[in-house]
Amino acid sequence: MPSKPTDITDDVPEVVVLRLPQYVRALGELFRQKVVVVSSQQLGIQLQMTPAQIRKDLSYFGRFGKQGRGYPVGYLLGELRQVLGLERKWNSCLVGVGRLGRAIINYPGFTPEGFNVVAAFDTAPSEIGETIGSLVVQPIVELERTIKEQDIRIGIVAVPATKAQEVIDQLVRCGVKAILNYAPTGPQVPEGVRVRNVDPILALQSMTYYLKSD
Amino acid sequence: MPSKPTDITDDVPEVVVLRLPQYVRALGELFRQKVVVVSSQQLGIQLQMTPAQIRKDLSYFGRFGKQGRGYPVGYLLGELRQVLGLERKWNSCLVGVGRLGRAIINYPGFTPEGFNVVAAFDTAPSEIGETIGSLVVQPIVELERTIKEQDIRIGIVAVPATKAQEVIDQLVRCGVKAILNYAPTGPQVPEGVRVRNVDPILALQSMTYYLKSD
DNA sequence: CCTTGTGAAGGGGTTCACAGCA
DNA sequence: TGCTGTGAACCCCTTCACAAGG
Repeated sequence: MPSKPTDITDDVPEVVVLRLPQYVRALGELFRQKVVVVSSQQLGIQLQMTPAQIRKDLSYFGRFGKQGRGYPVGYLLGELRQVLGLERKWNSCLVGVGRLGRAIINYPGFTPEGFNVVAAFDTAPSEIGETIGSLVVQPIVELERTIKEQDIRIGIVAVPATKAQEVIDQLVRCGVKAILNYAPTGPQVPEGVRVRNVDPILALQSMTYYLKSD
Repeated sequence: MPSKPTDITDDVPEVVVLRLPQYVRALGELFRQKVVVVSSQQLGIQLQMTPAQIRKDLSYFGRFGKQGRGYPVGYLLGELRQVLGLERKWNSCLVGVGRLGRAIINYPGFTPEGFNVVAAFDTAPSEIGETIGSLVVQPIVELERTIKEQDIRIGIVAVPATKAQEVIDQLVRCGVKAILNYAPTGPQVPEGVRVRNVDPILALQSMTYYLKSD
């Protein structure tokens, strides 16, 4: 028995998982620049982290380095992509096709990273049936069926704050365990469901605290 | 001498400052719902935090509560807005008027929160002089003068990853101490400059780690 | 000499638990 | 009784420092 069902997170601290994508991105850049080996020191400068932290983070997942040399860029990149599950494609659905939702559908940055928005939903009857990008806007009623049919694991929420909790509840009920939330709310979700909030207002408000003092 | 110049952060942990805007938002909602008093317990449920954490966080800034009752919503809201510097307006400038930059200019969510985008810049000569929303796109050369003239304290970066560091260096040189970065890079900035990255790709990539396991 | 991997030490934030007070 | 404010305990992440190895 390799692991209990409760073993959702292995034993890797969540902060470490949050940093992993940054390593992947930095290594990707180095790889494109044909850099073959990189030390934790060098990576640390690039990412503004301590070398010790990088080594400790990586050591949760294996021994990727060579003493005296550093880490083989290509190998480490591949391993980390594996760890993060980036070697496969992930289907997502968007809920809310207002101004923001449209921008998200037309954003060309997701696909090259392996994230495909394969369905769009809205509650407003006026929007249903409309074509945005290559997607036909579906009514929320179709959510469950589409999620099942298209193996959608990620929900992207771009509805007004007032509707966000409700929409997220529906996504969760359909089995979605990862939500990218663009609505200005901190939604409540059950254990085992991950939410990442994209919230420029909160980001700005936490900076003005420091701006005040000069 | 009340404080040394190094006293940028008082002594409030940065994580606490990051949570403050969430309290402000939650209290704003309660206020609109005419709720007069709220306990750390109730707030904790709403924000999915422990009551102890909320009380400790708030205690960094004053004694806002009443024993046996809780916190007066309106009063606490006002105090926290004061602490965060949200009682004034903040001018910002946008650099990069591509697809994303345009969406940001036309985003109606900043202004009601006191954040005004009052200038737009781009490096591409073809964009210069164009009008987007109510802004005329300026060449980067104008950055310093405009920042001074319009008392701009916040830079919003929406340029390609390859240009981001360069643009941020320029903003920093012009005295900007707060940067909202939409480019997919973790830029390097000197001490005393704050950056908040808006990066949906990193957000998604840190969730797939958990999705993998089911 | 250089850099990894890692136990151990250290530090900082969270939670506890209770005094204080309405 | 109910809830705040807070020192102290706790816990977890970060950093240190060094053995191991190229």
